[in-house]
Amino acid sequence: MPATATILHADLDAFYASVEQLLDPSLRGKAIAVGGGVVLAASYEAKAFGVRGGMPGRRAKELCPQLIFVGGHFKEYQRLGDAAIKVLDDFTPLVERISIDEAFADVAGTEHLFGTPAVIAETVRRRVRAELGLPISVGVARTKHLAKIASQVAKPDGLCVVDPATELEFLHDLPVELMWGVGPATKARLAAEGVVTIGQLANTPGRSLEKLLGPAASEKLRALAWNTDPRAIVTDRRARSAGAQSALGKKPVEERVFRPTLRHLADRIGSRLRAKSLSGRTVTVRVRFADLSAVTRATTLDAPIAATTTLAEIAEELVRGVLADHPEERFISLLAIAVSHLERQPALQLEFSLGFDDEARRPGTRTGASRWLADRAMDKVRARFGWEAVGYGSVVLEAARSVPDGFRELAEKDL
DNA sequence: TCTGGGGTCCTAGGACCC
DNA sequence: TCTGGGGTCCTAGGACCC
Repeated sequence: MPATATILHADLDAFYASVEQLLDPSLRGKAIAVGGGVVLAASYEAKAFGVRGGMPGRRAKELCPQLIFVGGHFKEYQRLGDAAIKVLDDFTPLVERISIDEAFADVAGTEHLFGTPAVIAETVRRRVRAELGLPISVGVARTKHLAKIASQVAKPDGLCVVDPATELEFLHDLPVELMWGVGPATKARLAAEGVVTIGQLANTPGRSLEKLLGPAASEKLRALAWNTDPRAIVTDRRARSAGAQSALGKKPVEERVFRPTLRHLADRIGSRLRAKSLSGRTVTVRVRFADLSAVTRATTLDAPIAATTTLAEIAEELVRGVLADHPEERFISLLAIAVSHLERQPALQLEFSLGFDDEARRPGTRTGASRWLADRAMDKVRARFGWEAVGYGSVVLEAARSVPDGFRELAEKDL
């Protein structure tokens, strides 16, 4: 076993909320939540009252009456998140960014330049605090998984270095839900068998674990529990799918509702794909009903697509199929589209040879080729004048923005 | 008082092929 | 015609993460 801990996991603390407190000093030390209808992020002061991300704003206010809601400065989140990751880049090229506020780095072999991993971690924390004004926690360990757990343990605003010589003692006392991949369902299933700590999980016979969680999950968790998971840093991770969704509250099952919504979603996805010269073969649609039960339907095409209109038509067909199978449902609470099986292709050849051309060649409809040209024209106008400058008719107005576009964009992975 | 939006991966079963 | 086995792709659903 290599006896050095060289993996860092750096994680900005309560990121969006910390940025808001940085921008407006009067918010420092106070319970704040970014968002409104839904809490996108909460400050530590708010978390102390049980306020959590994803929680309805009203519920948060109940838990914490003095809670202050602030609108998001999304451009600032992007800028400061990028700047924090950049600090890691100063120590090693082996940086794997997980999200806007989180990254792994492997500093093996840099000790003669910058000091031990623990020293580097402390330097990163000091620099992020001094140069950006933000708190960041760092975990240092022999593997990615353990470094990630260590940063969780270090929070808030701390450093946790796990000595390889005693890593299992450290790990085995912790609760299972600190492990990657253990959420509420798995935690409950394990608890039913009396497995609460990572150590207990590590010592559960493989066969009974497999019965409980299936072969893949149990093998993964065992590797994590014994810290034998060898995953390396991946510096360029590309998205395997692109999607968009829209929560609708409670809308009647009617064409005038789902048609424009799907068109809007298809437009968002299509323009993202085209911007990266990507197209996808599989279109998946998700319909959530009033009771929050959801149904998905997918189709895989012979040729990849990226045109907004084509994507919208396929999505509509799928949604109609879902609705036909569920005639008892009268309200929709969410619609989603995702495109997967992404392929990078010379964009000009896209969709010229698609079967959809034939279907589209009805009077008054455009062919795949002209659709592609129309989309390109719209993409160009938007590049110059912004997203709102041109769009599919009423769709732009129709979109009941439950979440600001800025937030949506932050959540998008690089394609 | 029933919660956003963008993702990843796994599983089970069926179709199809060799 | 029947039996057996393996691999791949696809769909639907679920769990999880940030």
